[in-house]
Amino acid sequence: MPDPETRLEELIEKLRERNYRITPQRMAVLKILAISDGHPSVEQVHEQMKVDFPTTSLATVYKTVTLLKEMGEVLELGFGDGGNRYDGNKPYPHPHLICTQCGAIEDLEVGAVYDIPQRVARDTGYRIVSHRLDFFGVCPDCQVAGS
Amino acid sequence: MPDPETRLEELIEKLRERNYRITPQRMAVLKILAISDGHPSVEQVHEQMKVDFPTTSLATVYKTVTLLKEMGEVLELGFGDGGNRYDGNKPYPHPHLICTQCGAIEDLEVGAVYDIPQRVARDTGYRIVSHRLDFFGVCPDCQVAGS
DNA sequence: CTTCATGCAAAACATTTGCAGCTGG
DNA sequence: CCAGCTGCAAATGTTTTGCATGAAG
Repeated sequence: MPDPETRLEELIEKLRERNYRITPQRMAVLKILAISDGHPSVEQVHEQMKVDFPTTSLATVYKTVTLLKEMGEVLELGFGDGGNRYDGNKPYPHPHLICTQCGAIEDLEVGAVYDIPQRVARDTGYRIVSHRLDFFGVCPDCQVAGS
Repeated sequence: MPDPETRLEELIEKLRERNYRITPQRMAVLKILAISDGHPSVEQVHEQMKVDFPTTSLATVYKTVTLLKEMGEVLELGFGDGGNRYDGNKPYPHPHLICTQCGAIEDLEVGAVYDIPQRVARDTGYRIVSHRLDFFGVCPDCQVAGS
């Protein structure tokens, strides 16, 4: 994860460049996305925001997240079960490891998967523009707790 | 894709084993799932069913698909955009290639990806139980048409 | 016959949208 | 100032659920 401070500055700058207003609510959403490494949901961002801005509406969070998504500054992770998750630190496709027991979502750092998209492009003739590489399983902690 | 006839028989047998009733509506859903290689949505299954059973409700299709999913006989593919797709022929996780232009979803047959889950398990300590390997891009046909 | 499945309508969700009023720059 | 943002509420689209009727075995 990059330095949260730096990432926050970066996001603010991107908004400014495109002449979007820096409102307190937007600042709060950006900050939470820049600080989090746990791939928060809109609901979770909203919850955290309420500490400082109790009147914030869920719609505003959705609007800001959608804006960032369109700007390519946030990665949306949908898992059919409703409640998408967001990554504001690494807004490009990358592999994830999801624990089906405790729900943790972590980035997967395994060399073997990095060149897969290129291989697929070469072998299929597709121009690959994005991908989703997600692995579901039981993390070491939950394996111990479970057995 | 396996022989549709065979797969249909197989699905019927699985239902019978578990003492689920073989109704005309269920037969129709099974048949469509066994015949299709295009990863149909519930909506599409419903549309196709209406040819033979015009009074079928969407709820019934959902119930049958959910049942098959619980039995592990159908693979659900959710893409955040709503409208999940289903594969009744290869109900186990496998990689897909999705054309973002024409919407086609095809199975990906590339050796390089098959051993990935095992590698991930070895390198992370997770017990991997499932995965999602999806590649989004523009298929050769659409590349020609587009440029 | 008895139990389970169907079909309808209503509910349950996450997400989007319309709009009046507020506010950042 | 005033374009664009917020917050509320209503709308949307997909999937689920409750329940009375109907049909499989």
